Parts: sequence; structure tokens; C-alpha cells
Amino acid sequence: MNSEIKSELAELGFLDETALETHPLLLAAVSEHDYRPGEAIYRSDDESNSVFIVREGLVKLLAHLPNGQSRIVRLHKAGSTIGMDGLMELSHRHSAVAVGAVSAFQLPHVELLRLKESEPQLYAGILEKWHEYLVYADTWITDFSTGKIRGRVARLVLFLARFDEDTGPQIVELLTTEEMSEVLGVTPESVSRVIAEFKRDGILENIENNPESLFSCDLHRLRQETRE
Amino acid sequence: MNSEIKSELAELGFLDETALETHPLLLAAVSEHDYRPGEAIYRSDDESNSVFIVREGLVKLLAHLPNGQSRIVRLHKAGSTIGMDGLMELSHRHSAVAVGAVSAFQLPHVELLRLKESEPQLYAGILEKWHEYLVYADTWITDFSTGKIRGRVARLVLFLARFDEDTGPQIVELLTTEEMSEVLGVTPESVSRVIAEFKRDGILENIENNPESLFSCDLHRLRQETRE
DNA sequence: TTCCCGGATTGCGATTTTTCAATGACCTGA
DNA sequence: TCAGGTCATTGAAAAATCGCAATCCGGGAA
Repeated sequence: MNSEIKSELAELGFLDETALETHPLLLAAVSEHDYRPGEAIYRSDDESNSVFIVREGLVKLLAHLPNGQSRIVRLHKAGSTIGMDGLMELSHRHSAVAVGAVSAFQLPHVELLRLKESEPQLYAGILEKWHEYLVYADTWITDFSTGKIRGRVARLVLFLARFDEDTGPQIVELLTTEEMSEVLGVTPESVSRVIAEFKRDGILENIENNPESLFSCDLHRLRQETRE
Repeated sequence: MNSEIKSELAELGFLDETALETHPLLLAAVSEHDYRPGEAIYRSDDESNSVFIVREGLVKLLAHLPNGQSRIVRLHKAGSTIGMDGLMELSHRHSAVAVGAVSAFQLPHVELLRLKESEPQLYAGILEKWHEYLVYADTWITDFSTGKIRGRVARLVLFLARFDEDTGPQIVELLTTEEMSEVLGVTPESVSRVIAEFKRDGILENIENNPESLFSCDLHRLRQETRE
């Protein structure tokens, strides 16, 4: 069973098999958890003591604004390691919430700090993920927070389409209107209007006999829409 | 002279004196450069081969959008290490441009990669800076790309005020209107209108016999403005 | 089946922001 | 001192977005 976790972690890109084999204590500290849609994996301001490696599903990171609003600042799918901010600070900076059903591995920080001492090059390899998340954050600024809403929505749909690459890039599972509005920093109504336009224009088409959040999309026309 | 560079790098928080002493080759690879206002330190899509440690002045990182616009995605002052994205990718993802006069140390990537092999824990310490920049990026999303313009400008002014802590937090050196508009993702006219309002309301006051970009500001009222 | 609930959609007036153009203020070089 | 340039400011109309309310729609519970 530990060996299952081991190979799955390696597949997810968290360290590799040999590294995990030579660190049985770390591997033993890993636990697995399931979360229902909407359930919190951790909350902003919670004391932080673990990182989580997403195994399945989609997780949204929410930043809470002083005025009570919240904004989705990142979306993480399988393979992402979330909660690493806790390595540098005492509490979490965001809430991590399951979008659909989510399953994740939990690894206490202490194990990573031990790794930092004993195998700093492996630790460094984990830190390099921060670069990837920084690239994501830039996407949020340039693609999702710039320009008119129609273009922003188009960019978001294309972004989400890449999450469903296995089913073909022309299949998208959209978020709820409210979630998309929290990504883009606009009102749900504005998002709804654009999505409705896309449907009317045939850029998005509901797939029969499927959950209503599944759409086939015209990638070429979507890309045109991103060009403001 | 190398020893001057050494102590200055340590003061800037880039490694520490003993680490630098035990790595004379790395230290020897450091060069120092000066940049005039508006001059590029590196450009987006340039082949990346160095990081730069800001020694003095303010550097803006520009992301170029497909439609020709650009957005300032980060501002870095003394102590920041910029160009680290080149450690993970072949070219730079942003242009780095001096806001005022800037002086910086240049360190070729190869030296960092050497360090990664020989002293991975030091390398890891440098990577930890990414966390800090990720926190910055979140600020851009939540503070500068959310809500009405008046609140966003107020948050930006407060953010800039922290750059001038040494002169007292109530002294701010503002960016140009255009630069602020590139941070906030709005038009320069909109920024100008808000700044002009702040001046009329006495929230910002020009300081006599000083460059016109220097203002004293009413921190308390600014903070009120941030609460939408 | 029917009712009910939550989310999506739509209409519309109010508000915010952009856009374009004109003006003003300041600096520099001739 | 004047001309020209750059950047900030302002006005006014157009466009985009918000905010609220009404309605619709689909799924689950009774």
C-alpha cells in the first residue's frame, strides 16, 4: 500500500521513485484524503502544518479581501502541490477549496524540513514548483484581469480547456458562473451574458446527455475573441 | 573590491558573507551595471543567461500582451533578484526596465547551477525568494486588479509608500500616471482623475522644493479609500 | 407528478470607465 | 526668451459594466 502511494506520487511528479524509496519516513507520513465539492482542504489563516499534493480533481485557491469579497487566485489540478506558502509563513494565505470531488495526499511540513536538511537538492526540486505557480499568477494578471470582459472570458475558457486535454482540447468543463466571476474579478451577471452570447454564436455548445457544465468549443473562434 | 561586492551582496540578502567567501568563483562572476531611467535590463524573449540583484533603484517587470499593450506585473527594489525565470526557461517571460536610475549586480546562471550541484541548500535558499514574489503577484491580483479604480489607486499609493519607509511612511514617490495605469490595468486618464481628486481632497500633497513626484500622504484616509 | 430550490439568464436604469480632444504646466535646447 | 516636447489634467459623450429584479430552467424531494 505504501508502494502504491509511492508510485502514484512519482507519477504526479512529486519526487521520484528512488527518492521516495530512500526516504521511508517521509513516505510513511503521507496520508490520503477525499473532499466533497465545496469542502475546504485548508482555510486562510489556519495554522499551516502540511502541504497537499492534488491527486484528482480541481482545487481553487481563494484570497479573501478585507471587504468580505473573495477572489480565486489560482486553480490547481492533479500534480500540483498546494499549501507550500506554509513553509515560509505560519498560516495560510489562501483558502483551498475543492471545486468538484477532490482527492489529495497530505504531507506534514516537518518531513519537508527534514528533507531540506538531509537532501537539499530534492528539497530544491520541490521549491522549483514555485516558478510554475508564478507563471500561473502572471496569467491571472495579464489574461484574466486585463481588457474587456468578453476577451477575459474567452481566455478563461481556453485556459480551462487545457484541463481537459485527455478528452480532447475542444471539450471544456466550465466552472459555475460565480466561480468564473471570482477568477475574473467581475460580476456573475457579466460572465453569464458573455457565456450566453458564446452559446448563441455557436462558439460553445452544450453536449447532449452530459452534465450541463460540459461544452464543446470552437477553439479557433475563441482565440479570435481573446484578441480583444 | 571583490570584498566590497561581497559585503554588499550579503547586505542585500543574497547569500551571506561566509557562503560568498567559500565560493570565490561565484563572487568573481558577479559584475555591476548601471541603468538610466527607462533603460532595459533584459527584454522579454531575450535569451536568458543571468540573474540580476537590484542594488539601488526601482525596476518594473513588464508583461507584453498579444495586442501590443503591456502590463507591469511586478515592481522590484533593492535586494530583489530578478530574471530567475531564466533558470527554468530558455528566455525571459518579462522585460525588466529601470524606473528611475538603477544599479544592479549581474550573475550568470551557470554559477547558480554550479551552486545547485555543490551547495544545494544555498541554492534552495535563493529559490525561496520565489515565494516572496508569489505573494507580490497575489497583491497584484487582489489589490490592483479588483474593485473600482479609486480603491485600486489608493492601494497602489500605500504600496508605493512602503518603498520609502526610510523617509517616513507618509512620504511617497509616485510613479508616472502611465506607469500606474500599467500596474492597475486601466487608462492613464482614469488614474490621473483619481490622483487629482486625492490632491484636491488633501489626501496627497505636493512637497515644496522637491521633485513633483514626491508627495506627503494621509495614510489614514488612504486606508479608508481602500475599503471600497 | 408537482413543488421547490438554486443557479443561470435577461432586461434595464444607474454607475463607472473609456475615448478623444483640448488645455495647461513644466522642462529643455536653440 | 521662445519653441517644441512630454506628461498631467480636464471636459463631454460613448461604451462598458454593475446592480437589482424578474424570470427561466433543471434536478431532487415529497
